[in-house]
Amino acid sequence: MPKISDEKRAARRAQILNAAWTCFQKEGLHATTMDDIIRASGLSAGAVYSYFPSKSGLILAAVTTSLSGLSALVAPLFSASPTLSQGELLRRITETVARFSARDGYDLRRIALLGWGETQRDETLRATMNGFYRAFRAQLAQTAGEWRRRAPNNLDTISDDDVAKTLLSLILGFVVQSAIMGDVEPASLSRGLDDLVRLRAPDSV
Amino acid sequence: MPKISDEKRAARRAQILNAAWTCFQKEGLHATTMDDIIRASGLSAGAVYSYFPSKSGLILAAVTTSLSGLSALVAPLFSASPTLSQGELLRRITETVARFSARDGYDLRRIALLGWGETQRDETLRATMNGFYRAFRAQLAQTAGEWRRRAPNNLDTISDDDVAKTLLSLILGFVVQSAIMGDVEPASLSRGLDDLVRLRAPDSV
Amino acid sequence: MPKISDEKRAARRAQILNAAWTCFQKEGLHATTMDDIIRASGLSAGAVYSYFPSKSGLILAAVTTSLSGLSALVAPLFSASPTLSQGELLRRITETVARFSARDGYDLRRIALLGWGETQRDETLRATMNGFYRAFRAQLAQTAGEWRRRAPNNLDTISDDDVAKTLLSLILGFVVQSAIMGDVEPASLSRGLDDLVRLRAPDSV
Amino acid sequence: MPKISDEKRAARRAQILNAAWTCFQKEGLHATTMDDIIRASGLSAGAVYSYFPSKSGLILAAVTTSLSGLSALVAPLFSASPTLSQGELLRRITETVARFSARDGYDLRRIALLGWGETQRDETLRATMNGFYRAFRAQLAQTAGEWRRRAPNNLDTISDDDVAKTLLSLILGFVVQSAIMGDVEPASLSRGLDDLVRLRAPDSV
DNA sequence: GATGAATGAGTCTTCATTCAT
DNA sequence: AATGAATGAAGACTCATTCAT
Repeated sequence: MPKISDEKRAARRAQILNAAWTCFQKEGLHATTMDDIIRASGLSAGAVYSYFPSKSGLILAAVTTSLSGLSALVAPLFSASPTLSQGELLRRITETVARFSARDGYDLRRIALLGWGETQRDETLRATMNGFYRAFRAQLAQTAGEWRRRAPNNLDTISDDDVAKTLLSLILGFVVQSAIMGDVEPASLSRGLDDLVRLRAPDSV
Repeated sequence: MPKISDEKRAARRAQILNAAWTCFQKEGLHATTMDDIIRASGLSAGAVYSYFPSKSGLILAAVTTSLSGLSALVAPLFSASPTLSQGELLRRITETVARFSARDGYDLRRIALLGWGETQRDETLRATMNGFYRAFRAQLAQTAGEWRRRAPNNLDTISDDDVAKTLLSLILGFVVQSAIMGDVEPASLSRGLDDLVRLRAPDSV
Repeated sequence: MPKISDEKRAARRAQILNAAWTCFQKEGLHATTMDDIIRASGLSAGAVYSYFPSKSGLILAAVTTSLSGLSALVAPLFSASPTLSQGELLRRITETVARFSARDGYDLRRIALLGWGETQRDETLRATMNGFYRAFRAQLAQTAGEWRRRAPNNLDTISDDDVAKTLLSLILGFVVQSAIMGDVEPASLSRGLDDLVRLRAPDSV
Repeated sequence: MPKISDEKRAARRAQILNAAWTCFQKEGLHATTMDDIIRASGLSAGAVYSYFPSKSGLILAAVTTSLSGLSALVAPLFSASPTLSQGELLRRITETVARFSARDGYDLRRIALLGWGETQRDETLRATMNGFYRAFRAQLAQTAGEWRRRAPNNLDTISDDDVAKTLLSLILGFVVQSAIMGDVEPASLSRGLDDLVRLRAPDSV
């Protein structure tokens, strides 16, 4: 077989990644054997190993791909004009996560939990995830800055970073909670945040 | 041979669990071998297996123990009188998690991430965790109810459940964020929540 | 199973080594699979690996054992009194090698050739062999010294080291030649050496 | 496609053989993969396989080529006129081996050790080597005959074959010793042989 | 009760060789 | 003629668990 075209290569890669994703989800990262993935991909062991260097390389690729996919879906929310409100942004992001998780049987939340666990062992994976979340948090902080600047009152004491960390916590916590307990819908959090505001500032009305 | 006393049995159990915890933390759940635990515990293979039925039983016990320990530490915060404020409660809980994680080299957050991943494979573990978080959330909901009832205005439209889910998200998200990114301190979240309140209700002052 | 006795341990070790030796001989070092050895030893994979750390550890042990065995057999020749003559020593050593090779189907010469090849890849093995041959050559040099001192004429210009190197070459060359060509018997070399002496010093009679 | 010329074919063959030799030397026979050789040769897998039928064919060719090369270099020593003396011949041959080994990073001695080990598995290789050494020994025997005939005294009891076997042992032993121990130079052996003669025939002076 | 040697199915990965293009 | 992607049968080694002593 002569040199394969780039599209074909990419398609094969996707095919393997796809198989891996499905297996990881169904069985967990470690319980999935390379043989599972190989069989699911419909290729041979050698072929799979010619596209990915090792099982952990495959894990890394699977997680990275998920993260990128999510990233692409979420990006528009940050560039919306006018800037979304706090509750709106939170709701839209969690909705995106939930929707991304529902399609095709892929569950981003499961992948996330699996990946976080793996993160404790795999240096590269941890670095990758760290980078992703950091970039995501930076976008949240930037949005927080816009909220702050557009606020009528003087809100100079507000820390965009703290706001970003809080929002990210809400999102990550949503992932955990919905993956393990399964009874949290996206709107719960924005409603809850609203409620907290009202409880917190009772004399405001 | 004579039966050993109950205290001795309990001590042995703790000794093994301790060894397991240390190993799990250092190596991850799957990368830790029974042999690692056996050696770390200073007992024999047979002895360890007479206290725990299997590796997953050991994982379950280790996670359960961690959770119970944390639970005991957090409980007083819910029965404090007068009831803690939202920010105060959040700060105190995340502080407890962080402090619990810092001692002895045990890191509750790592165990949590590891356990969440395992949860996807181990039915029993998932049920256990689910139960724990459900109970925890119930306490949060109850506290939310108190906040609501003590509020001067009529806040009947507030859902205690939504508030609880939101608070739990914040806490779980704190665990993830600090385990993976490592740059989030407990106070960040309560400050961030404060900031969000101010951003959200600008005309309230 | 409680702690096994030292003799039993040694016996098991020997049993495995024995199996390995037989396989290595029949198939070569690399063509022998661990499974071959495991089956031949009558033990399980785990058992074999509890006695030897790896295949190359097994190779090293097999070679070392052969070398030690030969060493023990040859030692008396060096402490013989009176000191053996050149031809006698050479003949007795090569005879020992040949005899050692004939018993039980073990062939020291094959093991030697196999080991030498492996030596090019395995640092530890090379060091071990190097050490063994160096010690052996030292004994040859010492014997050469005795020959020199007992000689009636002044032979101060003789280098014990060169003599030792030459004798070792003859012995190693015997191993190669008899392993590959198979038609060299021990006596050939001492006769040939004799002949060379006569050819070399024709005017000596 | 047009047939390529014979010279081109020969050049390609040499190119592959060259690559193989380099790899074998660096890594050993078994540790070298066909892929190593393919990459080193700069050709494609298919191309390499169109010149050599298999890996063992390549090994055989590599060894044969080395042997032939050495043979060509040594041949003149046998046809020298007048016939070289024993010590001279030995020194010149070992020097040739050493020199052949030093050039370009090729080490004939390593190849020899590697090949001898392989000989135990590969029938064809053993036969080839056997033939080569037999031819070489025949030349040594012929030279021994000349020494014998030219000797002033009656040396009819001398066996040319034994002399040849002894000389071949010295040469092969030199290869082993210098490959594994690395501290034997060509002159050592002829000096050592001289010394042995003097020790052996002390009353000859 | 306790021990720790033994089990053996299962894991990841490699690599000589082929053959469709 | 040439390419190089694909094959898939091994290979070395691990490890949760058991059970004879």
